[in-house]
Amino acid sequence: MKTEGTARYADMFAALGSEPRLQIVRLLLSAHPDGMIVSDIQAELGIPNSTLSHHLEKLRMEGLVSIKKDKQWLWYSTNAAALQDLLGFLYAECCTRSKVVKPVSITSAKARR
Amino acid sequence: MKTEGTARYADMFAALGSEPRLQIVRLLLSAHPDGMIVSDIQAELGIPNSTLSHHLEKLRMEGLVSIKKDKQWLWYSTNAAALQDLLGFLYAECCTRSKVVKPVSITSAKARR
DNA sequence: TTCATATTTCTAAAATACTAGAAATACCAA
DNA sequence: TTGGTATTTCTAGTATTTTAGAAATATGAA
Repeated sequence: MKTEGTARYADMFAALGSEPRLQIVRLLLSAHPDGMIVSDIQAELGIPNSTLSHHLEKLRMEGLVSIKKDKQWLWYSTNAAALQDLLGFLYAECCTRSKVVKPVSITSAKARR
Repeated sequence: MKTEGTARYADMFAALGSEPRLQIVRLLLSAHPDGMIVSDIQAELGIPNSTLSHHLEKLRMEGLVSIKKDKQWLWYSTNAAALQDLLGFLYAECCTRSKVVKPVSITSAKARR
């Protein structure tokens, strides 16, 4: 078992491990690839600006989102490479390295409840 | 976007979001489906028993692992249904509901670094 | 230049999580 | 029943996280 990297993946999971941050990521996935500006995220989720800013910083620190500046706005968007990395890790752990989860149960899943 | 369930998935991610717990899960995936007894996990990871017990309880609370008792031993094993649920959620978010990550990049990934 | 908007940073309080030694409990073997 | 092993629970200290009001900064518009 490749053990190096575990700490980094744990940190990425931790970044997704709070409801506000997971909501942010889901929202940004919906808005991909343009992303969203902070005030629109705030309007959507109703999180105070300072709190939201901290959550966005944490997601950025783990590489899950990235920023592009345009005029006075910051556009946050999900980082596809990081999500692919994390999803690939979890998939490999569950479906490849171990056979705990059947691949087809993931890829052919009906619309989620 | 289905928004109910976000809190639960966030909690599951949080459970994987500390290095010791992610190590535990990886170890138990290796040992699937038998699982491992606590003292063997402890021997493998070098975590004090009380600390390890708390981590295991957290994983159990989120449904990621389950217990089977045999004589004086507790066998912990990963809960396939929960992992399938979580992996399916992440896959659906990234590959189905959004098209941020290409499915083939996950399912056909070469051995991970 | 002045004003308004966007966002972060400062500050700090409250809550939660992590860690682990020591004690308690459970169970089996002899 | 005695002793040993397995595991949890008790207790508690420390660290981290979450939250958010207020102030600061940045930028563009008028």
